[in-house]
Amino acid sequence: MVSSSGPDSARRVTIHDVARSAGVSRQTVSRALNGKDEIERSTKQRVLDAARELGYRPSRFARGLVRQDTTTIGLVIPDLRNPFFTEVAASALECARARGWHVVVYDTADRPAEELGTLQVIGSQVDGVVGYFSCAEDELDRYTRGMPLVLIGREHRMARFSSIRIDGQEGVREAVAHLVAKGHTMIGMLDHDNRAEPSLRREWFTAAALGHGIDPGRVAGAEQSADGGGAGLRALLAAHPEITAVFTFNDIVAVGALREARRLGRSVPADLAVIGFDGLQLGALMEPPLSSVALDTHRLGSLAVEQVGRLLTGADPLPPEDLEVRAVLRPAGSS
Amino acid sequence: MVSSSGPDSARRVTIHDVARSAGVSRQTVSRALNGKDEIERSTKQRVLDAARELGYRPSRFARGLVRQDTTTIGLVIPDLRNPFFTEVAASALECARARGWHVVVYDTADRPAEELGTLQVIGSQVDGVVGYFSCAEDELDRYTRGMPLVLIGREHRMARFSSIRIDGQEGVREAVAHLVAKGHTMIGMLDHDNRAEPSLRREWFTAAALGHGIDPGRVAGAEQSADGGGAGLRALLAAHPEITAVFTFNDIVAVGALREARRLGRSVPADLAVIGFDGLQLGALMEPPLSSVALDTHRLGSLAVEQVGRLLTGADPLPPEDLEVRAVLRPAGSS
DNA sequence: TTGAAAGCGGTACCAA
DNA sequence: TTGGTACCGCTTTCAA
Repeated sequence: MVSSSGPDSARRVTIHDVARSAGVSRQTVSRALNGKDEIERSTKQRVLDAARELGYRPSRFARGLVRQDTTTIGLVIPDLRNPFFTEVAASALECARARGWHVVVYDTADRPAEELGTLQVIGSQVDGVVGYFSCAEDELDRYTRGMPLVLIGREHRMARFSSIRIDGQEGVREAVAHLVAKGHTMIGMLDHDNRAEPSLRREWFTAAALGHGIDPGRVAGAEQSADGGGAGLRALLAAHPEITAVFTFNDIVAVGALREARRLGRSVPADLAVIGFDGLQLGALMEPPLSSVALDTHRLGSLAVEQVGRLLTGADPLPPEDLEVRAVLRPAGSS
Repeated sequence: MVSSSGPDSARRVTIHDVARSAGVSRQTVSRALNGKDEIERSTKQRVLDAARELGYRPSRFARGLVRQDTTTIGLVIPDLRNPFFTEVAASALECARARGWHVVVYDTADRPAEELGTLQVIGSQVDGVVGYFSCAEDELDRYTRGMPLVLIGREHRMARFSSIRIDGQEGVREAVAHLVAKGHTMIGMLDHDNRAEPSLRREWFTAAALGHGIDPGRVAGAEQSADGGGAGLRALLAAHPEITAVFTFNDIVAVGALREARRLGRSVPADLAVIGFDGLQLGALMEPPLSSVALDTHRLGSLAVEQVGRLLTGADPLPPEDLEVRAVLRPAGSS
C-alpha cells in the first residue's frame, strides 16, 4: 500500500523521491536502475522495489541531456494511407533503425497549411527532418531554423537544404514510346489537381508526347486517390473521347482509372491502355496488373535518411548526382 | 566568414556560445529565440544573426526538461507495409496530432525478436507505448518498467497493461452464415502460419462452421502477404479439392488468394467464394471487390491512443467494455 | 530592457 | 559499495 504523502498532487515522481523512499542517494538509485555493478544486491533490490512502488519513470529529457547520444529524425509525409508514402516511410524507418535512430512520423493530411505548423512543432523534437513539402523554401527556412532538412521529390535552391531528385524523364519517355509502339496516338494524362502549376510529370509527358508528334493537351486533373482517378478518367474521356491510352500522375490514380474503365465497359488494355507512375506493389495485385513508370521507393527513403544523417553528423554530404532516383518503365498487363 | 576558434572540435553550439558571440547574456538569447516581447529590436536582431551564423539549434532535451509539456507516444507495429497496420498507424497519428502529441513509429519487421529490443530502446524516448506485440507479458513488463502500454488485438492479464480487444466472433459467424446461405458447405480457411497456437480467428471460424454442421478442418497456413495467400490457396486446394469457399486470416492473404484463383482458372465467386478479414480499403479495388469481415481500423487506432493518453495523465481509463472493436461482415463481389 | 541565479531530472567523476 | 558535487543546456523567477 502506498501512502501518498500530502494532497495527491500529480507531481512527477523523480529520482529524488525514489532515493528518499529507499533511504539512499540519487546516484545509488541511478546505479540500480541502470544495472551498474558497483552496488550491493540488497540495496539494488530495495531501490527497485521503491521505484516500482512509486511508479517511477526516468525523465527522457534529463537523461538525454546528460548522455547526448540519441538521434531522432522527423519524417513528414502528406498521407500515410497513400501506399506510395507508406513505402517511402517504411524504407526510412528501416534505414533509421539500422542506425539506431528514432523516427517521428508526421502526416500533414494532404493539407499544405499543416506543413508549417508541423515544422514548428517538430523543431524542438527532432534533430533533422526528411519529407515532402509543398510550401515555399523561405517558409521552410524560417520554420526549421538551422535544422537539416532533406526534401524528397523536389528541387531546392537554398544551400542549407538538400533534396532527393526524382528523375522520371526517361521513364516517361519509355512509357510513351511503349504506347506508340502498341499503336496508340491519342494519349491522355491524368495529372495532379491541387496545385496551380503543372507537375513535373506532366512536363515529362508533354516532352515525350511531342517527341512522337502527339498532342500533349489531352489532360485532366485528378484527386490523389482511387476515387479521384475514376472521376478523373470520366472527365478526361468526356472531354476527349478519342483517347485510347492514358498515363497517370501516380499508381493510385491509375488504379482508380482501371476500375472506372471496367465500369464504363472499356476493357484494358484492348480499349484503353493505362500506365501509372510510382511502381507500387499494389499494381501487381490489379487485374490486369498495372504497367507503371516505377520508382525505387526503398532507395528513396534510404537516401533521404542517409543524407540527413550526414548533414547531422557533419560528414560529407552525398553529392547531388547520387541524390537521384530514376524511374523506369515496368510494363505489365494494363498496356 | 565564421572564424572557428581553436581546433575545429565538433562540439555542440550552445546558447552560451550565441550569448558570448552576440555580447549578451544567455537569457537574452532565450528571449530573442522564443519571440518574447521584453527585448529591444536591435538586440534581438543581433542575437538572431549570431545564432544563424553559428548554426545554433536549441537542445530539445534541455528544453523539454524545463518545460515538461510534450508528450510522445511510441507506436510499435510488425509491418508498416501491410495495409492493415498502415491504416491503424494513420489513425493513431491522426488522433495523436489532434492532441498535440508526437508519435515515434517502430516497425519490428515481423520479427518477434525485435520487439524487446525495440521496447528497450523506446523506453527512454517515449511516455507511453501502443502497439502489437507477440512476446510474453512478463517480458513486456520487464522491458517497459512502469510505462503505460496498450496492447492491440490481444488480451492482457497484468493490471498494468491495457488492451484493445478485437471481437470478430459475430462477424465471422455472419460470414459463414452468408456462405452457407449461398449454398456452400465445403468451406476452407487460410490461417496464420507463423505461430504455434491457432489464431483466435480460426477459433471463431471453427465455432461458426460447427454451428452449421460444417467440417472446420479444411485449413492451411499462409504467410502474411499476397504471395503467401496465393501459395496458401494452392496448398489448401491440393489438400481439399472439394472446397468451394474460403475464409482467410486477413485481407492481404485474401487478395493473394483471389489472384491465385484467377490464375488457376477458377472464377470468383462462381467457382470459389472468398471472404477476408480486416475490411481494408484495398479490398474495394479488387476485381471482384473483396468481401470481408471488416474492422473499424480508425476506431482501433484512436482507442489505443486515447487509452494510453488516459493512463499517462492519470485520468480514468476507459472501461474494458469500451475497449473493444467489433468486426462485421461487409459482403461484396467475391462471395 | 537586461542580467544573475536557481532549478528542471538525470549521470559521471570523484572522494569517502 | 556508497554519497557529494558538478555539470548537461535551457527557461523562469527576480533584481537591477
